[in-house]
Amino acid sequence: MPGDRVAVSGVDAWRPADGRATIVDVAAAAGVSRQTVTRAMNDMPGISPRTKARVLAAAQELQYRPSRFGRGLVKPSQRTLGLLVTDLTNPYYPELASAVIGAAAERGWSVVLAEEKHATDHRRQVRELAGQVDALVGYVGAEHPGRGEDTDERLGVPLVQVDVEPHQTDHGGVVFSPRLGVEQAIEHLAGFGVRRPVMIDSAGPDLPSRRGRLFVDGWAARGVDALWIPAGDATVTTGVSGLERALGERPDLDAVLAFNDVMALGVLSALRGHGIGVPDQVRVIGVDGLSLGELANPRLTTIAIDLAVVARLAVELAVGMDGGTVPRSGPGARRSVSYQLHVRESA
Amino acid sequence: MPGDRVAVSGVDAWRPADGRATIVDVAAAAGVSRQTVTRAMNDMPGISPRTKARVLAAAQELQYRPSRFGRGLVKPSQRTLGLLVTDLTNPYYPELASAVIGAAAERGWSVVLAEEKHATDHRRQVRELAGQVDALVGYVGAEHPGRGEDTDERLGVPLVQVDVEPHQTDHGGVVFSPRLGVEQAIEHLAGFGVRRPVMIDSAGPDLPSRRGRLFVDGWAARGVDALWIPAGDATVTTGVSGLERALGERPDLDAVLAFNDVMALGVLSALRGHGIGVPDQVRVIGVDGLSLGELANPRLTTIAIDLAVVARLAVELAVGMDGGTVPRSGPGARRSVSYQLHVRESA
DNA sequence: CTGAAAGCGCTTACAG
DNA sequence: CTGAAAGCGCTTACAG
Repeated sequence: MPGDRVAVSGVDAWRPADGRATIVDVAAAAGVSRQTVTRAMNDMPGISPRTKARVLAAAQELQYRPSRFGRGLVKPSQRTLGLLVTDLTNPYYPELASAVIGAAAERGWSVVLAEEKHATDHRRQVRELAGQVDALVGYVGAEHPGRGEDTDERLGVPLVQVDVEPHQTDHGGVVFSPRLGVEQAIEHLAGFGVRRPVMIDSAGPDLPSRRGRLFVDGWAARGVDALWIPAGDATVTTGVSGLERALGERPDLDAVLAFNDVMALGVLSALRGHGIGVPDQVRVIGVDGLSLGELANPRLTTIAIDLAVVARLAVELAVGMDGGTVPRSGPGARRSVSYQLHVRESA
Repeated sequence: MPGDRVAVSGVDAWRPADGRATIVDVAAAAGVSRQTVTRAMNDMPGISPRTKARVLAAAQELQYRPSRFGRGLVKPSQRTLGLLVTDLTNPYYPELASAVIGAAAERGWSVVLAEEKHATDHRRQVRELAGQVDALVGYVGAEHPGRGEDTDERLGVPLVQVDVEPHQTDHGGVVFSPRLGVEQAIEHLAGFGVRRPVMIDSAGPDLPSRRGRLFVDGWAARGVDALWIPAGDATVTTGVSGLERALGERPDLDAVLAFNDVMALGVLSALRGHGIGVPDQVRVIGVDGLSLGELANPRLTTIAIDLAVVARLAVELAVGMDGGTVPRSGPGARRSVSYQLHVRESA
């Protein structure tokens, strides 16, 4: 009986020298046809227990694993989303990733996560990822001058950019709208009588961020001159150095808006180093609404964006584009989410 | 000319009513054979510019995307790793995930990331993930009594458990060895004259963790009675409540080992609330070595495990099992990594 | 430069 | 209960 031959002659006689065992190898080893192997492997009816056991034994002996490509070709396949983030070490991205994975799971999609920092060639990374998934979501080309070059059409899959520039309509995206949140923050600070506010921005010397410009302009509209400090990339370290510079230029500052929560943590730490009380002497606000801010002392007040909403919209767009119910570019391919002030302790 | 027909009659005439356009649809639309479409899509030589342009136009018109299954069946395919984590909101997991994604990228593997918290049925989630990838790494069944039920054989793909119990040899895994690190921590604390140490453990009332037992036993060997507090799941909140309980039972405590860094942050915060100085009055140590601890004030001393090493070993095992060069169970399928004390400021 | 043929590994009807 | 046939969407030789 063929089943016995397997046990006696062992694995190597059956496994092809190169590559894995296929359904045909298992069928041969068990002395049955291919579809009998399918029945055994997939717990389908119409197979005798004896045969099933024999097939399963042969499969195990050969370390047989059905090819997901062969199967995918013929069965309605699991869809998968590619999520591209810059750096999981920045706490913003895990929160986004968790939200996206959750939103995708709700629709039965799984998520391939790629980190830009691990790629030597970002553009190639994006193309490779695109080849493995049904739609792409995240920060695609975010750090690059050519952002926008990787269009949907070039990639071959729908592309949903997170935090996309409002004017970019050549692919899908979720637009982040800071206007409301920044206005709320100014209002909040003004209510405390703040007159010497500072923006510690993540930017080069001549390029304020959108939120930075809104903050400065908002104060100007109230007749208050806000100091704008470009501090470089948004890390705890630049938060510290930014605050030092701010203190140098405006020793009597009474409020700080940091570009994001991570930078705000640096600001908090630097203020503590100077023995300056928060929020009594200086009020500090971050941006993003990360759960990290809850751990700070004092707990960080922040202009928050709801990443669960962002994720839901992004996944919804991607799934819709994949299904053809959402256009893959133009205004119809965009959604907008507003920031909102979350008052905690630091302001 | 067929190319014109596409432009004139538009998309819908060509796209099959159900499902996406295939290579055959594009070939028909462009009036060429299938392999000419392949040549155009993949930038292969042996095609005239005119033809290529015509094919590309048709492909775009039909929103044609090559099926990754069809392609995967016939080309040496991109391998992918499934990484299963419990909850990305716990900062331990993003650090692990980032390391695993990096290690996988070095070998040309991509990573599907699944979060256990999003699954209604964990076992099913694991099976589905297994069907999409070439190997599985991470916390598989970690939170479940039946941990170990999901074997390599049942799943059909190699399984590498991270932080596997040392006695589990029925599948691959990376073993975490706390002995050295805990011993170093005790030595370090003893050097400061600590005599009233406390372990705030993540555990039920009768089940100390391995590190918890090592800590208590290590002190006992020095004739010092360490207080053991079971505080429940390891969060900032339980860190706080655990410290409160410890203070109740031993008001003069002079050192705390928390189950992990996240809990230690809670301990730090609670001590600050009581106006107790760290490290002057009480020395605090966490476990894991997360970068988060650098942000704490004072910076957190911690018994660290090198997640880059863990990730490299886990991926190495998974890749080796996939390639057949590493056994899929038994002692040969395991690697061990030791914790080591990282002295920062809190102790 | 272009196309007819074969085959990748699997599953789904359809016969027996 | 079991197997012979057809086909999923693609690419790789091989002819012309």
